Amino acid sequence: MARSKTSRPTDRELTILRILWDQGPSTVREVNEVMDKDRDTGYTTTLKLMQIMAEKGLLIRDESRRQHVYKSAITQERTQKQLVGDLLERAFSGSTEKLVMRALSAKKVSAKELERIRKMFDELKGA
Amino acid sequence: MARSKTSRPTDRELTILRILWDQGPSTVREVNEVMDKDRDTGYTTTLKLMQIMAEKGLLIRDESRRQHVYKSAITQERTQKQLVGDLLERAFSGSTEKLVMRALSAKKVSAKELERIRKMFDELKGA
DNA sequence: TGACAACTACGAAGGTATTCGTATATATTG
DNA sequence: CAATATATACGAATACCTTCGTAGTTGTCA
Repeated sequence: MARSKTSRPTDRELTILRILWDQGPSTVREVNEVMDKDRDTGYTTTLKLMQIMAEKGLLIRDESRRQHVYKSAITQERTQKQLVGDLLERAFSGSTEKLVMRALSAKKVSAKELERIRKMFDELKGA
Repeated sequence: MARSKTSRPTDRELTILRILWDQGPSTVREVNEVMDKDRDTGYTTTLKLMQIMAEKGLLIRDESRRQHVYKSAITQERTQKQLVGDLLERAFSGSTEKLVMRALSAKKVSAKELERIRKMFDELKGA
């Protein structure tokens, strides 16, 4: 009955997780409305996705109301860590340095953000 | 005839690309031997994957020898940039800062590597 | 209460990824 | 030359992702 959980959340799954992290526990309709902004998504499509995610253990479902309320079963932090760790191994052979370098080249980073990242490193040095 | 290229290379595709970046142009057998170390992979499986990748334009095939020689059609740099940029948007809402933070927490980074990353930032500051 | 709206459950279609078996062609070698 | 090893080509099975239509249930309200 329970589906095997995949290593990483899929694209659509991640989209739904992000919405739930942002909004907190939500109904299918609430999630679907946000999904629809980016890409036309039928209501039952979102419903099915969320049902499957609940089966996989990615979401927790509260059935006490008629409108089931879903929330993420995994933290954003943990998921981000997993995804970036996974990419680190798959594409960068574990070199954090390379990954950071590519991240900086992938998107122009504001001086302000750069400064914040530098500060992060300073704090790490202290630890 | 030509397959549509997917946005990101798949897992197995990335595995093959990494081998080709490492070893340079290689035959199916040469690639398969490396694949087999990590995970048992039938020869024809690797062959089929590489044929499809050539169709997609991910690989370039030299048929002048009986043993076709394949090489990557895309640079490692470009692919890494694409993958990390993609993850940046999908999972971090574009926040490079968060991504770097998670990368550092995903894997213990040696003091030496940390220092190299810091140096990279210093150079960026100068630019 | 009867009609309608909103919700869940479920099957299935269509696409892609991955794997492997088999057929066929080409070299190698005893 | 015949047998064997080694290639490529190709079809097909399997699995997963994503989407949607339909059925059935439950609530709402005139």
